Amino acid sequence: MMIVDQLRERILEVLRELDVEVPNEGMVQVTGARDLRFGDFQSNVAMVLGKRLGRVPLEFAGEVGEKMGVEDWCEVTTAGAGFLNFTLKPKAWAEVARGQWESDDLGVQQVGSAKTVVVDFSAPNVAKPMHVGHIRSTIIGESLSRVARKVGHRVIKDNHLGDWGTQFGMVTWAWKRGVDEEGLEKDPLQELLRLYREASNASKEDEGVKEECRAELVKLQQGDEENTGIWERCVELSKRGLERIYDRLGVGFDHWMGESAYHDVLGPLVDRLLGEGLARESEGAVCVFSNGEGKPKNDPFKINRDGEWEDFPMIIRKKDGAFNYATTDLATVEYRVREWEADEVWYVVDFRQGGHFSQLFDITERMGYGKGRKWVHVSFGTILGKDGKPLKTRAGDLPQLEDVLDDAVKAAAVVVNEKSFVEDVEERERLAELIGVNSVKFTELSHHRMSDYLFDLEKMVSLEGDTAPYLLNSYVRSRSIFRKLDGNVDLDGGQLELSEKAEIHLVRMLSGYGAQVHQVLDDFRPNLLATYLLEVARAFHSFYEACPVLKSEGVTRMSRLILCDLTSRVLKDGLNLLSIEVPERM
RNA sequence: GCUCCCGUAGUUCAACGGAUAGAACAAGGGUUUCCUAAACCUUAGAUGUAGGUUCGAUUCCUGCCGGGAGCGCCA
Repeated sequence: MMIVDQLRERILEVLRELDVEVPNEGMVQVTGARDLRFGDFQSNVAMVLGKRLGRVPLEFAGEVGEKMGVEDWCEVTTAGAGFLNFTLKPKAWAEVARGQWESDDLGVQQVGSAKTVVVDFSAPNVAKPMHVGHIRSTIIGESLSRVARKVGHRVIKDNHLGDWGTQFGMVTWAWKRGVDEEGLEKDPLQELLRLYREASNASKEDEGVKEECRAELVKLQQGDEENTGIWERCVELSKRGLERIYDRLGVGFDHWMGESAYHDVLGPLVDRLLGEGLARESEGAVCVFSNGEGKPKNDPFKINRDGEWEDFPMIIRKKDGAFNYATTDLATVEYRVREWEADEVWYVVDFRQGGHFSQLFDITERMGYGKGRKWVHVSFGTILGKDGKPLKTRAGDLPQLEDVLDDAVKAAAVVVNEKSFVEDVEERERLAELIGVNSVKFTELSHHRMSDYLFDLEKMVSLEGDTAPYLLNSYVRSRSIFRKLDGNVDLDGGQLELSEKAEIHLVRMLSGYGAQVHQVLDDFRPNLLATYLLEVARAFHSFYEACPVLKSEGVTRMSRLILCDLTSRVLKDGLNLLSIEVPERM
């Protein structure tokens, strides 16, 4: 049992012994101390019960503390407004460290009830190369998937490619007016992007072109042979380009169920919704309207315009007969429930689509798929340009993801050449690639997903401060010790004794690993894990400076070796959950 | 106009309702006969505003100010 649980159980026992009635056991908390000056753990028990009992919290805390009976392993004190503080003795910390070190899971417990979770992320548009903005969904989604899997969920990673939407009408339109076959061979993604831009620009200037593009899409969706042929080539070429970037990023999917995968079921789905009265025709389109329940303010199908609440339906078939994003999303809902038996679906998608998802989830409920299931829009903020303004997602002129990665790798190579211990040229190149790519990923993961962050390449690849290289370096340091030993060490059955402050602080940090991993899923926040790992790395670096390992002797040496081993395992495991790979040397 | 998100050191970011609000970068001062100095130690510096709930508010609620986003056939 974890220390916090032990302490909490004991406190509840003491309260029973004191005949204190606790209305809700959830009120009584034991947590890691916010401020380490006061101890290792803290409880709010006296403060939440103080008023109810008519007692001075600080005094009551003292009374509970005296009855704890944990003196042999833990010092109990009171302070402040009535905090009950616990400071573990070094011996107890040694036990904690040993327990974690001997466990296979490093203290990460499995969830009580495993769920089938579909994670819908990345989802780039085919026929357009990924730009820097795609890093958010892709990396957050990959990381959340890994964490969920780690704690025991059955995770299905699905790349819901945008391969059936309006942009295909545009690419097809431009393709027919002159595709550059040579360019297509040389760099397919760039040629497709050129075509898209051509159509995009033309339709901005000419409403007629816009109509023609729409018509091309309708033809494709109705099975036109020529358009289908063009489409197939586009998808094929694009997928190849995407695979390459995903490999580089260390991202993978179980399925690539793009929009087109659902195209046969869209018609019947809309007909069924019409038949069931969930949808109806309006202005030539088929729409789902509000069901009239709830206040208009909270109704995703109502919108206020000049003081009047008007209908704001979800369009599931356009007046030209084509289907859209909403239709395919509804189809995926059915598919994921029926074929995959999903308990939860997490959509890792830009916050601007919040309105779309509140409508989607509402219809999901009305279709009867809501019960016992959880649908989550894991939204995230905008990446800003250096001018502080949002990068536009459809502008076409933002940095492409691949270029950003290349730049990051170049910057990393400079530092590698300057500082690395690695002699071999090829290994240096691999190292620069690893550091460069991981720096970009870590920048993403260390930010709160909802906050907009500034896209600053220099800073992203800067190799100082709260960065990936800092973390990687602490891992490498911990491993270098074992290389020095050259296998001449047997840690099994080794004694573990702690005396130095830095040792205890490191153990305290490491012991929080399991809780941190779980906390990521409370609100879908990989940045909590990223921040935690930085703290572990900091604690390790301090320990490393303050406590010689190889030069110490006996139990001390053994203990420190075990701490190095445990640290490297936690760092490697935690970084892996962030989809960050570690080098052995750097 | 309505709805949603965000306002924290000079800057970039943290903080399950807890104590004296943490880091990093930039700035100042130190540390290398010693396991990777890509490191460590150290000094300064911040919760937009007015209320409310609470034993306790950066966190929850309301108003205001500032920034961003969305608002019928794009995704």
